[in-house]
Amino acid sequence: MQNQHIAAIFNEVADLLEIQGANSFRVRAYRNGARTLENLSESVADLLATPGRSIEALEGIGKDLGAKIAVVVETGQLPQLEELRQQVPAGVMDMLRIPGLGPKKAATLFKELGLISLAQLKEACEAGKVAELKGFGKKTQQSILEGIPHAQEAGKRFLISIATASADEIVADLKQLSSISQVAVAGSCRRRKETCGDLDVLAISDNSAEAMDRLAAHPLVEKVLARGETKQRVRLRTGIELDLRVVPAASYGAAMQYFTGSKEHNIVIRRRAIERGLKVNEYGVFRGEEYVAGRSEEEVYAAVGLPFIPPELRENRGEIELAEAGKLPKLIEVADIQGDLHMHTTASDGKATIREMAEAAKARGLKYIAITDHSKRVSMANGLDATRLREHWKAIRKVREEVTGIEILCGIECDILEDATMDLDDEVLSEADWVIAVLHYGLKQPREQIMQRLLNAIRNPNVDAIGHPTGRMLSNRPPADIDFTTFFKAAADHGVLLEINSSPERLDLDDVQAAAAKSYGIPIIIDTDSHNTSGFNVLPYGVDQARRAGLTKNDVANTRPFAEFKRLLRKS
DNA sequence: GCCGTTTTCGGCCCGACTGTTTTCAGTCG
Repeated sequence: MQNQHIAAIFNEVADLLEIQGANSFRVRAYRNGARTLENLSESVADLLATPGRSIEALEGIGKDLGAKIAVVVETGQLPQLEELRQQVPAGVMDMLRIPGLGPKKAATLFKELGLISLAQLKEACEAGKVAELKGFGKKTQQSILEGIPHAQEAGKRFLISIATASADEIVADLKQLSSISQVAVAGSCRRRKETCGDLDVLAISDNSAEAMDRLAAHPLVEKVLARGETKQRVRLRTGIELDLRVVPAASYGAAMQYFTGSKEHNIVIRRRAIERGLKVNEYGVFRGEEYVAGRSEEEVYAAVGLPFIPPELRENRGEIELAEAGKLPKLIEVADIQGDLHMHTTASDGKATIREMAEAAKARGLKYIAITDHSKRVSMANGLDATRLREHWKAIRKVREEVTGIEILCGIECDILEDATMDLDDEVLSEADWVIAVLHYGLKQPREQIMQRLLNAIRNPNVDAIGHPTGRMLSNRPPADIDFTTFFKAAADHGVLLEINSSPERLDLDDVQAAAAKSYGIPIIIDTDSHNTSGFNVLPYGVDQARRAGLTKNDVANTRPFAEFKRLLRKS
């Protein structure tokens, strides 16, 4: 995607400038510009090409960055970046991933010792050369040495499902201490980001040492990295790092607000505080020396003239303006979901039968489901051809008669093949109650081919929805190259629903894309893509992603009662 | 490098922790 490409260039320029010791606000300006582009739903190239519209109207984009964007759109690269790369070797950038080693120290290592790779850095440490540098010492040298292997792993983010599991377990353990009156996770995990770099846990306690001892002794904890009066940092065995901060009750809300972030959101909150003659920090809201608020987040927001803002929205992507205008959306909740339109059974690669899936869904309070096994192209998953599919539907109809209290749709997850045709003929697709079309193969095709496939599927009157639209897998597979403007327009025109797939590996559409889809008036469906009866457990991750997109109950089709949902189907 | 009902200069969020120093710089969140 063009926008992401330019954003990546700006971020790299920021990193390089930082190592060169450039003005930190200049560095931040590049990062802000990158963020604006990342969050932009339309193509910046389109914006540039539209007469009467100025790119400098975008937040954080001025004359200079605007001109640079234009250069990248036109030529695909930025000369400034090429120059900077000449000046700072890639290996020096790698050093930034060593914990405790930032741009200043990396620059010193490069300039004083001429080190340009992690391997050379390791040798220099082992030879004791690093400890002799001014500002360095034996301890720093040792911590760098220990951090080098970690640097290959670092920068790696953890799936929200992994992060949540660790955080929940540790929070539950700390709760057992009677000296802790309140403890909860903050940070990106609380904002429900799809991945977390680390974990932040806050506790109210009058005995911080006891809390820290308890954490240090937890079986999930591998190593204590740092420990002070109020803060302890540990590394868990999964590799994720966790900060425990112990705060007094009067500061709990302020600390929760502060450490939940995002950084960008908090900068705006702080600015608002200054405008009101206040100061906000993690201890509270202050007027001069006087404590004004801080026991709860509600108090903190009220002090800067805002209502409580749900953590999922705190990204400075417009939520503060909405809050100010009293227009914050009432975000969708897990309990709003009434149907699940994407799941598998033993007919393809699922582990449970139709009946088991139906019973499990019913037990969770779902009112309707669609059984959507794979089509034949996915041979690895035992995908169905027309004959087997018709047999399968027969079996589904039988279960439909036997299991009451839940509607069961005869569906199919049909592959959109590399040549842009559907994996099953229209004849059989037209017999389905529900068709969810997906890309599984050929995700690396050029944009034109990807778009041809998606558009053909959308124009096929038998297709009700597009599932996991980009095909990305968070840990290892990049998304297909989609022109979202064209994609959303077509889906809106043809009444095709778009999925947020709740699988923590997918979470596809993502938050920004789902918010854009909403702006086109496209109903979203949130599905689990369950492959067994416990697969329904992932639903909250999909709902979280929808919340981050600012979606309400009304924006999500499968919150509706079955009769109403059915009217959205193209064959209805 | 951006931004502006103090508008073209002078700000730009704020504090804990560590290691190196002996009053502070760098890093991190």
